[in-house]
Amino acid sequence: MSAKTDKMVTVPKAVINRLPMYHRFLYQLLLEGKEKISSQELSQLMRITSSQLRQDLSYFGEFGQQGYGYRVETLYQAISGILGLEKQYTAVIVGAGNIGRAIVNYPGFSRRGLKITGIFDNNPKNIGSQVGNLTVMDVEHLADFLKKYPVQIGIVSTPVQAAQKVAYILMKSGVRGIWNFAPIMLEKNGDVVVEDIHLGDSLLTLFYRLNEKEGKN
Amino acid sequence: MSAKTDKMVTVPKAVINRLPMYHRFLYQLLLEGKEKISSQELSQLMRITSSQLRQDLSYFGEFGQQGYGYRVETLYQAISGILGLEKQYTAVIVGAGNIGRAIVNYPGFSRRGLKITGIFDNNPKNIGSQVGNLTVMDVEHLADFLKKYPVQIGIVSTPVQAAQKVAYILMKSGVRGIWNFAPIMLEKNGDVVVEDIHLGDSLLTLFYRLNEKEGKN
DNA sequence: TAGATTGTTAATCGATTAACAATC
DNA sequence: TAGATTGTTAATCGATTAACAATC
Repeated sequence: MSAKTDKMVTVPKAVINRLPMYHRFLYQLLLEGKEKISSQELSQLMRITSSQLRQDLSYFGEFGQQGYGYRVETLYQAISGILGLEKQYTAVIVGAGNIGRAIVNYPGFSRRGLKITGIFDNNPKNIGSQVGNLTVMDVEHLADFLKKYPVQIGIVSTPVQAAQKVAYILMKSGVRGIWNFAPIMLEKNGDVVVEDIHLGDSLLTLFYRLNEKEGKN
Repeated sequence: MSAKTDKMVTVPKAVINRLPMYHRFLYQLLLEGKEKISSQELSQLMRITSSQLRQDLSYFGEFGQQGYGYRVETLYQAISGILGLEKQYTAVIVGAGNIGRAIVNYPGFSRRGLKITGIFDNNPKNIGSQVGNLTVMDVEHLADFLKKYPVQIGIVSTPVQAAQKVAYILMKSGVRGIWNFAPIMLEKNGDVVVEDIHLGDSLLTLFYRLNEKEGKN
């Protein structure tokens, strides 16, 4: 039994952000057929400290065995459960450009339980075209579609100018989370969860780090 | 004159990661024609504290004026300079799937100084096809191409299985930074800078946060 | 059992915030 | 000048690491 869970300690953000990484490494180890691993060994693979690994896990329970380590399968299942990967998540994509298409076509997302039920765009050139096994719909029909077929997640992959308007429609239509690829800090209404991917920010960070390094040489 | 720069305080990672956000907001304000802004007002827009904003800027110099605030134009130029946006950055993309295409076609990246000189793939179906004004080349020719036309940045948008091998070729060919979209922790050789975009990790974080919220209701 | 390794507590380190003297 | 707001120091908060008793 977990000491932490009944004490209701809130899980630090930094820990939450590492959970997918744990999942990724454990999945890899599972594929490799590894049966057990110590915090020491796993942390070396992940380039973190074994203290951090054990501390992180302790927020969710006790998954190892003293003197032995962790069973890879068990820990993998535990992390999957913590992340909620046993569930299915329904989503629509707004913006049928390359990013939207990439998300539909990347098999990793559906494997993780993301089910995309519709893709929308406002460009007549895109509307009606095929993306995977979906047909791009006119964004004019987004609200109607969601009324008929509600989803949990809205994926915003429009140009920045359209993003906020689209986000409001999604929120009004009852999505509980938004996965946002537009370079904008979305205004929320209600208690929707917004998870941002800012590609441009990442690129600029890379630029900075390149120059930083240069300075040193 | 900056007190911090001559004392050579190293800039915290957390600060570096916020620089692109400052840049983004200031660019927006510039477009809106705003001339001056106080740390108070800007921090409210960005949903951070004004203390943090001033503290962050202080790592790089003094950009404001007591009793007045900051000139938007001046601060924008300063942040641009800190990020190294006056320079051009050359890059090749390996992996001509949707992510690779999105990067070539997104105008924001070239506006920020990213110049993509080549795109490569190993799939005969993609090789020879047009992406923007580039023709997809066979990844077999990657090393040769880079010998002739060196670049600073390698963008890895291949499937995970190919990513490490591609990264080694890039590093061997002298790239100084890698922008990695594959869900893998790349092994480095030499002192290359690796900046990761893990879409899958972001999605899993969204899942977790959706469930977390559910628990509370 | 003896050795290994967990889970957890306490210490350290880093990041954020509050407060205010300096100053425009 | 008087009011406003910066830049910076010090206090607080949160995250990481070290250390070790518990225990398999």
